[in-house]
Amino acid sequence: MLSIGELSRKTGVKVPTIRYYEQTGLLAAPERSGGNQRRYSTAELERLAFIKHARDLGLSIGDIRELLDLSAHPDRPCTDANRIAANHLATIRDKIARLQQLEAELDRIANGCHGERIENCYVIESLSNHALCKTPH
Amino acid sequence: MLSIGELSRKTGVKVPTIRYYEQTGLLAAPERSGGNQRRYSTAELERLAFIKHARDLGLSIGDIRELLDLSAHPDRPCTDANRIAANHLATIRDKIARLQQLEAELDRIANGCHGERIENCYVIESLSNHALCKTPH
DNA sequence: CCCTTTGTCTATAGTCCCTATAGGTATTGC
DNA sequence: GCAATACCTATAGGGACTATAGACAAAGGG
Repeated sequence: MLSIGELSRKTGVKVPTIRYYEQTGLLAAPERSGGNQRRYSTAELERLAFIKHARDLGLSIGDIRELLDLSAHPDRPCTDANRIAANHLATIRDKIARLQQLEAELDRIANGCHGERIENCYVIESLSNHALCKTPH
Repeated sequence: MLSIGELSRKTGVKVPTIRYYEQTGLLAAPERSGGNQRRYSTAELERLAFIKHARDLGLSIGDIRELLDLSAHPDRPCTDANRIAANHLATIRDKIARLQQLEAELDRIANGCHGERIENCYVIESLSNHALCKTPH
């Protein structure tokens, strides 16, 4: 059995975050030691590792909850799991596309300033006047 | 003079957000009508448009506060404004890079499932077992 | 002038996903 | 046996809003 600190070290999830997951029902309340401290089994370690991995991939807690529920039913079709993954992939691609637009515009703005003083600073000017922008955002 | 709703329509910033900005000191408290409603001048419209543009470009409220302070001092050097823009550009590039890593991994995961049931679903398997991953994240 | 609709007011709570703090108790290692 | 470390609960904070409730104001038509 692992203490919460050991579980934290093994998974890379911070101690308060583990307690927070328990509080919100993402993790079940674990066994307790004589002195009322949490004690975790290997199954719980695996569940948390799953959560951490999914969080690292950017999945929302809601999605993760759904995936965990699914994984408890090995005989169900895996269309839902695939849908969640595909949706998230689409979200990420969308985010990348939007960030790339921002990148282009910001590059132009950040490298377009050859002024010396705020008076004629292209950064300030560009923010003041949207019409100076070359790309949509 | 504009009402808060007109200001909202002209800038694309939602009414509660405008009130929130006022509350946090990003916008000064405007004049009031006889019936205690907010009335905005053109200067205030421009300030909010600046904020909106900067927010759309992903700048934090803190950065925007700094930029607004700077723009009130036309005679100062614009090194700080350039620094803020360059830092933000770097942050965005970093975000893009990390999202692209996630994209690669998620693409692999989301399109790697040829199972029918959760039992042998590659999505679930991949999340359970980090060792299956090909790229870091 | 009245009525209705739409807009605005304040104050407060909720969102997401944690993170930090305070004040106290357990466990561990020497 | 004791100090250092880890753990406990409960609560508040953070960033940037968003939503809600209950009440007052403004604008347009008859």
